[in-house]
Amino acid sequence: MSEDTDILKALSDPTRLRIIAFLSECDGPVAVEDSGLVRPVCGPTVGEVCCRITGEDRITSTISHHLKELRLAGLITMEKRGRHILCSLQREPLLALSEQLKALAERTGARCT
Amino acid sequence: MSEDTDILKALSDPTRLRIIAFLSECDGPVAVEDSGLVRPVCGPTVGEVCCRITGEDRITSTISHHLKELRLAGLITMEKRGRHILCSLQREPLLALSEQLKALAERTGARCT
DNA sequence: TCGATAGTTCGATGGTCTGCGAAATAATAA
DNA sequence: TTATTATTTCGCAGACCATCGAACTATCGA
Repeated sequence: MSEDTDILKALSDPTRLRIIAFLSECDGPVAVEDSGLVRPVCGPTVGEVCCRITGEDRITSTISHHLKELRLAGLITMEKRGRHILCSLQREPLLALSEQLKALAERTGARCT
Repeated sequence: MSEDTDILKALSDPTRLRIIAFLSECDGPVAVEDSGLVRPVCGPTVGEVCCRITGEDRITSTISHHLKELRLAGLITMEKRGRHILCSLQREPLLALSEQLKALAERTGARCT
């Protein structure tokens, strides 16, 4: 545990956290590949995410940028479907992070030196 | 879940994460107050944290700054003991965050709209 | 082919963050 | 009181980041 800061950094922005929360409640059917990666068969498009997060403003460039960061951190996947791009939450890395934090919290203090 | 970004932000810096990891393995006896806050009876001093994290450099000002951020995020407490200041990890907020992330990861997708 | 729609990339801007040294504060020892 | 040790605060430089508009790319329908 020391270079998991990528995922933590990706989650530590309010906009990105809202995107993750939205995807977690909105995910539709997915296909799970051999690698374990989840591909959306049906899920919100970039535009729908944008609509939900920014409301009427619809500033797509900012959302696109955040989605890219989330993708680079491995927290979401995106798949082209015609003119649209579907987004899907990758639940594994979230679970793994949760476990690591729990382990950190529960490690009993050895002693002060 | 939407303004927990404070804790996430506090954890998303490599130096601060190392401090937390160090405290989690180094914590000595503590006193638990009615409020639930943990006060270190014995634990690493600021100088010891500094020594462990920065090695020979001993740049205390940077560590002091990070400790302040961790304290403001509620992740650690500090208590003056003579000329020293003892540091102690607060395990509760870490556990709570772990639970929230787990809930996020396990929430089943309702459907795409 | 042309126009419209969906997203991404680019560049600029303003804000925030980290790391550092120097100065300031606090507590003890001499 | 004076010197010393422990830590914080201040101010600065450089890096990084979020946001936005504009330009670009790709896909589809007419």
